[in-house]
Amino acid sequence: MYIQEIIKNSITDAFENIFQTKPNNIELQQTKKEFEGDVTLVVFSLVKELKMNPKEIAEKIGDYLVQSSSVKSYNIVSGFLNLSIADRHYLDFFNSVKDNLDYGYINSISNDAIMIEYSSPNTNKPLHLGHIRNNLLGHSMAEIYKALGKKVYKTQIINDRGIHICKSMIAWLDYGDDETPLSTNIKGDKFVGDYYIKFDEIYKKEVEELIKGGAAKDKAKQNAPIFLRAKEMLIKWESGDKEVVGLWKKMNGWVYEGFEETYKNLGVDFDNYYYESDTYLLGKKFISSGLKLGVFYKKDDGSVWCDLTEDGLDEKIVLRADGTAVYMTQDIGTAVQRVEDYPEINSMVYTVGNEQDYHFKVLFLILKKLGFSWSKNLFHLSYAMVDLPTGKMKSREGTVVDADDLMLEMTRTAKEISKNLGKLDGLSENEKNNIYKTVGLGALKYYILKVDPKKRILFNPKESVDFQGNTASFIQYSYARIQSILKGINFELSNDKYDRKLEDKEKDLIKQIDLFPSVIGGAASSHNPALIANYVYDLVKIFNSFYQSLPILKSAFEDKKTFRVELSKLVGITIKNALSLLGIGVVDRM
RNA sequence: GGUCGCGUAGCUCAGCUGGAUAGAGCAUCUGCCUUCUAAGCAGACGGUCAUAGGUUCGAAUCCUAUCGCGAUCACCA
Repeated sequence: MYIQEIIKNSITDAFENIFQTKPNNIELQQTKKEFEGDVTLVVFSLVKELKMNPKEIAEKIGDYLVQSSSVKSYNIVSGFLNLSIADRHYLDFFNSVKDNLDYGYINSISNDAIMIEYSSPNTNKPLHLGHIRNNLLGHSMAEIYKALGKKVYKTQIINDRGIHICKSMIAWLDYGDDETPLSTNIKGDKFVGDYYIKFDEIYKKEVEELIKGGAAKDKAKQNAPIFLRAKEMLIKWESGDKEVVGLWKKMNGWVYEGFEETYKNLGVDFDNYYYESDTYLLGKKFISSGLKLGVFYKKDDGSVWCDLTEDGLDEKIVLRADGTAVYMTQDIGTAVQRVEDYPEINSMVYTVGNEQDYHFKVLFLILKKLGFSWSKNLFHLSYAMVDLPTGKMKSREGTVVDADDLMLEMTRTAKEISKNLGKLDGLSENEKNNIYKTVGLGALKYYILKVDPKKRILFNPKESVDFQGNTASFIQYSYARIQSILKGINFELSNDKYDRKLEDKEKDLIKQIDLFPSVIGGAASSHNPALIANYVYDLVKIFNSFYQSLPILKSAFEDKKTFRVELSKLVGITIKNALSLLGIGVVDRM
């Protein structure tokens, strides 16, 4: 961006000098490979305002720019002004960032903060592949915002209350035999999830029996004894029954331990947690203020609604006739609560699946109508499902891809491939295992993050995830090669500023590195980490081509070669930083 | 049915606010390991950008309609 910025300024300057007006918009792009030049000005867009033909305009600007030091030469191809930039600009940029380990990041911290919500599971079953997509997206967005100098709070709202957890509790009471995750050596979330499945089994049996006994299907579903007991337990929970609450705490505690382990393996974390058991009553107070403001209205039965028909949406209930809160009520309350808890927050990102697109549209609109200033900075990071070749993931049909299993499987595959290649010989078991894990998980993360969140991912567990081509492994591999180059040099890199003639491949690399900060900005504003994934892949492709064709180490003492070593080092830094925005680690050997 | 999203090579995906002959990887073929990591490099093959209109100097990109896929239209969360 640095380089393009300079050119943009000189063009603006040229423009004002030649035509005595300010240009409306200067459209610059990278010059296509087939043409000579580095940066291209699209002249067409200027034709109208100047009332000259494109060639004439291009020539005038070109002639002017060549007189300055930034442009070496130019050529015109039908309305495209291709400019060759002076090497000095590339080298200035390179010299200014070559030793910056934080290259790409903005270090100054701004005052306003952003809260990013992701994960937000139910406590009745383990995390699965869908959660992985959610977690990776949310965590990556947090890293991207941090890189832009924002203060970030990562949070999640855990759905810890309701009938679902009561089901697990009932089943455990009936069949648990006082077993615990510890006594059975089963991970807490799986342990509790198994009882949820157990409940469903029993429930189905009871329903069938009732139907056999002549009951209607609906009735049977409502009246199965075990279901009635779960409902009863929920009522007890809500009234604060000591025993029930105690059991609830115990079982949720097991789940959280299990979740923590999964999060840790996945490499995501949170700054704080919100629990629905704390927040499900929030929001009611805004109902009355909303009524006063005329944002809401009350129906005869006492339920409160928000009429959004003028905004092209429906009417939406915000409070039940019996005065209890609905989902929307809670979300209003929770949003406000968060800003109260962290007053420096001025925007929030909700990482939630696209099945809730409508809900968030409504939520944001209501918050806006209620007059909260931060409501204009709310964003629903909506993502599509992860599908399997067999269709949707369904827990009942056992087609769910479990998060822990998947991560283990990826690590195992990385290990297998690595062993076959035999490059890690001589490392300790511990070191090797770390590499397998970084590579295996990297492959999974990259595979998921490289696709646009809006698009569905078809995940084929059999073919699993690639380790070739546009993959994390490919990128990590290049990083590892760079590290081995750096390890191999036995002299101090000089602090000299470079001033030399550049070859095309070197220029291509610098150009690509130059883009990194603007890519981060783009990824943040479009809430799409895939931009970074695809960027770093391009970088590595360019680097590999450079690496292969221009041997680096042969006579590294020559100035020319040292430059390439330093350039490689900077590529390494860029790769590392880009991958870390995706939550992917690098290794020095693989 | 209403609303929202998606549709690009056999497969998996890029393509930023409209710009030059639409790009990668996988798969299939052809070359490249006595020198720095072949998880790599160089090349070939492969396209009616779902379809039809429109906007303009110029459309995969913007608008409209149609088709296909998905999501959503609960006093569930």
